[in-house]
Amino acid sequence: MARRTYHHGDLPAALIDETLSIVKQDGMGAVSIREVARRAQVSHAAPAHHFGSKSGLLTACAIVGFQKLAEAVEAAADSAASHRDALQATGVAYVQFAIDNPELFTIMFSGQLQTDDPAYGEAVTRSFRRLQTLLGEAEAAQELSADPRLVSVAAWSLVHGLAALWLSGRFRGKGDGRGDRRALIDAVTALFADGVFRSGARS
Amino acid sequence: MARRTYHHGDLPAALIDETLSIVKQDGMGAVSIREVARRAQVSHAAPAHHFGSKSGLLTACAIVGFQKLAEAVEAAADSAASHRDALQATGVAYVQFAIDNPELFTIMFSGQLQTDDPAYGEAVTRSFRRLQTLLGEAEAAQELSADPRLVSVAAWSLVHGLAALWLSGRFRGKGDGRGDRRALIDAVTALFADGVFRSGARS
DNA sequence: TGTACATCAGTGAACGCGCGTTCACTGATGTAC
DNA sequence: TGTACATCAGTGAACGCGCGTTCACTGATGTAC
Repeated sequence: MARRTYHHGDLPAALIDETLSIVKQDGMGAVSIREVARRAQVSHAAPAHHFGSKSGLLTACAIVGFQKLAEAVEAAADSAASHRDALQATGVAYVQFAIDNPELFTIMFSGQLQTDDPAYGEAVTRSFRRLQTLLGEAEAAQELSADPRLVSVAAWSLVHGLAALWLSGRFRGKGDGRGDRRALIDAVTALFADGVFRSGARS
Repeated sequence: MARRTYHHGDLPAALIDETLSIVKQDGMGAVSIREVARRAQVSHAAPAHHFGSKSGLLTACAIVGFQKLAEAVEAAADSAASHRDALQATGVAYVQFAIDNPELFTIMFSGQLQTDDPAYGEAVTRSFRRLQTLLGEAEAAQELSADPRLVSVAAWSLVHGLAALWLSGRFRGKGDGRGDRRALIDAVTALFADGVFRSGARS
């Protein structure tokens, strides 16, 4: 179906959506400004008009991704009853976000972005602010067994690695069903949270 | 300097080397069969002759990488005095390998490989075998606080995430000097190892 | 020691392709008067 | 209510480029006799 009107309505958003669907279908390598334009039924000069360049388009996608990630992490932390539970919940939210939005996650860490874009930096920072404040509070309450900055690096590494390895298919067979997968994520994050909080239950 | 002889000597190895140097300099996106051939001073049909295709060439690089990784991990485990120390040492070796060989690490997890290549599968499997046997032994000795398969997933995730985030530059400023960097890697892996071994010293 | 021949390594030309970016342009919209 | 005009959205043609793969080929090597 062809477009009816000359003006699209919200072409930038549509171009981002098409980019995501290309990545989802065929991976980052399949993304080209021309293919994005083709799918949005628009001339291939239109994306350049809005985003300046291919990396500008990808950066816009990444910003959307980090904003969604930040929202997910914040919501998870908000609904937790303790610092320990909040740590685990943010970790689960991170991994779940990656699995639910593999195309966003892939772009966000693709290394093809304009990292000097202020909006990008802001979105990235926001994504990790909650973890840091949370661990700062836990430290103040003397609940942590290690320096909060160290814990934040380790926590982020753990969930990032789990997400990346999962998406690359390395854990095929370790938890294929939906329930199994969630159980694995819960178990890994619990193992870490318990190891890092003084009062953590050890089995 | 031009090549003197018609036969190269060991062109496959030279092509792999050139591929790695391209990735190191300009990233995966800069790799093309023609550029590799250009650097090796060889016709651009030569790489195809040896590796069949671009992904064949990249897969050959990845196999070299996993073999080097396996050697590093095995050496680290061999020189450890306890299961706990072996777990930490393999983790440190993994991250150190990634930092020392970013081009290999990038290719190994690039998602552009012929994963059905038997030699590839073998090299991957070998890279993680030591961690699994090590944790199996620790479990048999009742040293672990959790299922060894769970611990292996978590351990691998932790070091993979730390390596990936480090390479993407996310920890700029958290340990810039060489010593600081090594201290961070030691601290993160120690935190995990201590949390997972029953007898681990907790601070 | 010499020769024929099979084998493998590397060539070079050709194929068809899609790409990113630029630029002068036209179409549509909305606002000021 | 109507008109002029500025602004922004999107066009389409052209630029020059490098890419992966294929294929019939030639150059070099080594082995069998």
